[in-house]
Amino acid sequence: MNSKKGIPEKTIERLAMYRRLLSGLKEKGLEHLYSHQLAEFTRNTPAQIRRDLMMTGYVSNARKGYTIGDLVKKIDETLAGSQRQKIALVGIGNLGRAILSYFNNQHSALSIVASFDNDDTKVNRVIAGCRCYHIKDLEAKIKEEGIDLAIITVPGHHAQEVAEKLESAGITGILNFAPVPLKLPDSIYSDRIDITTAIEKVAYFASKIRKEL
Amino acid sequence: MNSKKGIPEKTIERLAMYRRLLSGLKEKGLEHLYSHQLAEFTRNTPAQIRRDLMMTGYVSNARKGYTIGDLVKKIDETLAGSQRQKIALVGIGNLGRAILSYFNNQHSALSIVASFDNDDTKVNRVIAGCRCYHIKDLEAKIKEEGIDLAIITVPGHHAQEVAEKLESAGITGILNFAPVPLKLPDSIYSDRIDITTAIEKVAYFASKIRKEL
DNA sequence: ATCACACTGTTAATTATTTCACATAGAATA
DNA sequence: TATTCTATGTGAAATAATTAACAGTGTGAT
Repeated sequence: MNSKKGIPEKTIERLAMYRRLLSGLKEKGLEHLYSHQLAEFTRNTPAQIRRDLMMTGYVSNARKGYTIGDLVKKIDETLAGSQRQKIALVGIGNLGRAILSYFNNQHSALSIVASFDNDDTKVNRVIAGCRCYHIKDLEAKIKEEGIDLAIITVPGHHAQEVAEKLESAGITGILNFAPVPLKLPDSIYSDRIDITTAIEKVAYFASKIRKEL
Repeated sequence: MNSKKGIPEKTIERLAMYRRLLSGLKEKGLEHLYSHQLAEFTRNTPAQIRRDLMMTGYVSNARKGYTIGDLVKKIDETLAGSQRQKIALVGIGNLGRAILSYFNNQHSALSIVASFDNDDTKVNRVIAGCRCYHIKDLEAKIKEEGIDLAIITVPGHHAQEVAEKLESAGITGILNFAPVPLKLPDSIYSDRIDITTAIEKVAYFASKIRKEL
């Protein structure tokens, strides 16, 4: 019904963010809001909000703004056809633990159902509500559970190797926190979050602002 | 000398990434490389590489490709005028610890010199080589140490409050991991990493790929 | 009922980013 | 020295993303 050709990546990111924010507002009892209010919350422009929401196909009733409940439902549909997807997390370091404990507390169509590490002291323990398996069992477990997505939080020098294991296990999407780009076929969607780079970028633009004053 | 008007954000991100990768290659004894080799490593196109490097003002000697050492130096100059900047990290949860222990092992012109939390059991302890102070001492400590940048890894409902404290302490750049956008004046550069949203985006595009097969 | 208003949905314009394409240059070869 | 060859640097073209502008619409006021 919606989306003739394809929704831009940036819009997808923002829709996910709107959804979380809107769910929060709904909890608080708010029922309607205007694009300029959502813009205020999310720190962007009303025009952007309207254009993004347009992609979901939701139609508001002009004078009262968006009905939050319906809008959230529409974003849900847009983002995933509301289908559940299972996630594996590989690498139980601080970062892995942080993601596990944070992410699985969010209600969501997505859940991290298994974690993997090569450290025997972690294997078979339940960490943040999620059992840890040895990485040698990765492929078997992923197929057994029907896991679709993976999060890589291993050190850089292991990331490519892990990615290839995930690939042959049939994973179709990877979020990679290791500081190296992965070589993967186009049949797998992969994105990377590079924390060091992000800090360096902030440093650059902050320093630029200081100089311009 | 370089950069007449301003280097695009995306280019800054990639330059930081090239630098790290190139430093690694130099350690391994490699001295020269071509744009297409760097493109292979970073999973993008030679044209993009050349255009990015062009912004640094570095001129290669055509036939032998880029001299890695010189190129790294040039990227250093471009990214920060090589100036040191101090960073504060606010929020010692799993994520905060992960960032501390990872980031400060990297050599860099940037270092996290202080951390803050409101949990008394953490205050005054040294975590990942970095002393933790109580958040009530935030402003004083930041001014005392001459800290420029901050990383926020507190829960969402505290993020805005922390950001405002940082603002009045004179911070000019913030990297925010909390799942809420911050309201800050334009005199502060702030960027956000939203892990939940990133996972949802991967889920969306992975599911899209699966459907298209 | 009609009017006026404030907000939407969407097209058009603008700006940012990526890719193309090619003239140029410098090393290697003869 | 002249020639060839491959990779660069960069303008120009293409694509992607954001912002502006405005006609249309439904609600509340009169």
